[in-house]
Order: sequence, then structure tokens, then C-alpha cells
Amino acid sequence: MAGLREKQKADRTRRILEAASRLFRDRGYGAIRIEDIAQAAEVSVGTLYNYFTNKGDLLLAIVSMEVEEVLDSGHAIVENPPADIADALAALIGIYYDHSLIYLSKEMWRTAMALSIEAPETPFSVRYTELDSKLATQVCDLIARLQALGYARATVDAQAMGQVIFHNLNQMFIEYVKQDAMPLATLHARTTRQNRALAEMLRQG
Amino acid sequence: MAGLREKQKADRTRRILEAASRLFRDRGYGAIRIEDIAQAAEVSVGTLYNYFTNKGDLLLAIVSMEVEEVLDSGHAIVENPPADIADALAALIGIYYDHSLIYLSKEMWRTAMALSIEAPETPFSVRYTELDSKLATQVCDLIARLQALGYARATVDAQAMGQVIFHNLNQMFIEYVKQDAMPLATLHARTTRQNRALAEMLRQG
DNA sequence: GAAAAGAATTGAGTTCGTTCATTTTTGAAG
DNA sequence: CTTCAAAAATGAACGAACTCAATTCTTTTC
Repeated sequence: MAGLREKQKADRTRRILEAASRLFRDRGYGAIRIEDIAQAAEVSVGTLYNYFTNKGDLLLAIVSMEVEEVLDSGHAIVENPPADIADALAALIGIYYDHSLIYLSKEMWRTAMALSIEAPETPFSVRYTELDSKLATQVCDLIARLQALGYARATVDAQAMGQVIFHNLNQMFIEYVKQDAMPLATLHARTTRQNRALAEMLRQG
Repeated sequence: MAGLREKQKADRTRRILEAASRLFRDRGYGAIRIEDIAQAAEVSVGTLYNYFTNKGDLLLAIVSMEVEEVLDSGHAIVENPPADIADALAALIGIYYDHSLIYLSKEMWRTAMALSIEAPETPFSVRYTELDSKLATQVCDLIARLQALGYARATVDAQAMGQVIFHNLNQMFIEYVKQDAMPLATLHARTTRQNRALAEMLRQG
């Protein structure tokens, strides 16, 4: 099972991902050539293409790892949400937004989101879209949980509202990464205003 | 004012836009080379680059014309909206969605939206983002109008809600163009469900 | 342990978007 | 009408992503 071939394959994958991750972050996705990554990972250009379908898919593999972490972190909030709807949304969205720029630059996010729209059939584009869909489900789960706990009106369509809230926070994040000058605080402030409007309507009573 | 130089410039711009529009639509954005467009428009490759910063910006110029039309059409709905909130939203969004594939293919939309995220500083990317922002404002105006007419609760933040609704319909449209197989009817059905949930909470009483 | 099969690596070659030094065209001045 | 300067057009050259025929490395078989 763990023959030489398997081991080498895993090792090369790791080296490529590490090299690409560091180079993209330090010098920018656009400034890095495939040859640079191949050299840093000590493989040939052709080999790199045996492991990832193209430059963009390599980026999406890196970004997907980040989204997986965020998805994990969000779980705790859904399990045990703050009693107020606005607070609960703020807590979950805070996790999403605050993790975002720890390992990835705005340019990397821009490129990744652009690619997931432009080339949605690529392996890691499919993966990224799946993860996005799971994030949406997580927001839906939060709304349902708030309803179950009696913090939100039970009559509203939790799934529909969860999707709306997720699509909004997603689009707000896109606007944020589109403007290099925009600070994270502005993103938080704007999203909070929108979620307050939604929370007021969702609240019991 | 209308010297030979001006006339030739306008004529070349028109020829380039027409050629690109037709070729992108008929054979796909990705399948068309800059040289193909230049040949069809009877200019050199270099000249094409004097008129548009790059291939993507040329596409965004074409898409922007489409968005301008949609924005115009939407105006009438805002001025004179149906009395029910869900109906009013359906009417406006129907205009947006139904116009979308008359002149543009899904691939063109995918590429255009991807580019507006990936390269937001390019001239027609800026233009496209402005138009998007005007569409958002149009939705906000509709909500405010419904409030003024007494069809929607006056206590909710019309601007925040308008943005949320717009971001949702935008994201739904992205999901639609990402899947070549998805019919327009599915997009309508899904969005209608979400808007129904929102409309119920927005309704007076 | 040698040999054959098959899997994976390699880098030179191809393609296409983009640039830029040169040439051509236009409009203004005398 | 001629001359000159500025604006615009041109296409050959460049750079980078991606491909593929030839080669090298693993594993399996006898």
C-alpha cells in the first residue's frame, strides 16, 4: 500500500503545494511562473501538470484547504450559538472573515473566486464549489438551530433565509477583496448593518 | 469636432465590438483569438490594443452594454411596481434574468464576472462594477418605493435589505451561469422561493 | 535477479495574449 | 501646396501557460 511510488507521489504533492503557497503569498499569484514553482518544488514543469490540471487549479487546491479549516471552526458556533440572532450571525461570519487573510492574500482570493466561476469543471474548482455549498448549509443550520432554541420565528423558511444570508456575506467578501485598500473593519461594519436588518425581521415576536 | 480622425476612431471601435460580440457568441470567448477579432474588424492586432486594454476588457465592454439596457428596462418597474412585494421583486428580477442570455452566452457571463473580480481596475471592469452598483441601487429604490406606497413595513432598513436582495440574485445568477445544463426556469424557481421568504417578513402587518 | 510492462518524469516545442519600435496617416501652420 | 508634429496603425518579437514524444524509474513476473 505504502510503496515507494505512493510515498514519492505524496511527497511531490506536498512540495508543490508548499512551494506554490509560499510563492503566491510572498510575490503574488500573477508574478509567479509555473517554472518558479516547479523549481522550488524540485520537479519538472511536466510533472507539476501531472499533479494539477493548471495553474489556477493549483491555487484552488490551496484555497480549498483554507475553506475546510473555516468550515470546521464554524461548527462550534452552530452547535452552541449566542442567544441573539444578530450576535449569532456576527459570531459565525466573524469566523469566516477573520480567518480569510491569515494564509491567503486578497489577490489569491480574487483569483480563486474568479476561477471557480470561469472554470467550474476543474477538479479543485468542483471541490471549492462543494465547500462553498457546505458553508451555505452551515448558515442554514444556524438559522434552523436558532429556531429550535426559540430565538427565531419558526414560521420562516430557514433554508431560503440561510442561503440569502450566505450569498450576501459571500458577495460582501468579494467586494472586500476587490478593493485592496478596504480594511476588514469596513467589511464587518457593512455586513453587520445588513444582518441587523435581517435579524430584526427574524426575531421572535 | 467630427473630423476624419474622430469618425475613423468611432468606426473602428464599432467594428471591433461587433466582430468580437459575434465571434464570442458564435464560437466561444476561449476559442477566439485576438487575431481573429482583428481580422474580422479589419484592423491590426496592435490597433485593437489601442482601443481595448486586453481581451477581457473587450468582453466587459460588450457585457456592459447589455447591463445598461437591463438597467433601463428595470426603471419602469421601480416607478410603477406591482402591489405585492413578492410580485414586485419577481417583476424586477424577471427583467434582469430574462434579458441575460439574449445577446450573451453563459460562457461570456462567466468570463465577464470572473474578470470583474480578478482584474477590477481595468477600464471596463470599473464600468461594469459601476453598473452592478446601479442595479443594486435600483433594487434598494424598489424597496423604498414599496415602503412609500405602504406595501412594505416602513421600519426596515430599505438600503440594507435592497443590497441583501441584490447580492442574493447576483449570486444565484452566478450559480446559474456556472452550470451550462441549468435552465432559466430553475433559476427563477429557486430565487422566487428565497424572495418569498423575504417578502413575508417585509410585508406590512 | 533479469527482463518485460507499465507508470511517471522530463523539457523542448507550440500557442496565444500582449508589447513596442517603426511606419503611415491626419491635421495644423506657413 | 509643402512641411512638420502629433496621433495612430502595424506586425514581428517576446513571455508564459500548457502539451507530448522520448526517456527514466517502479513494480511485477518468472
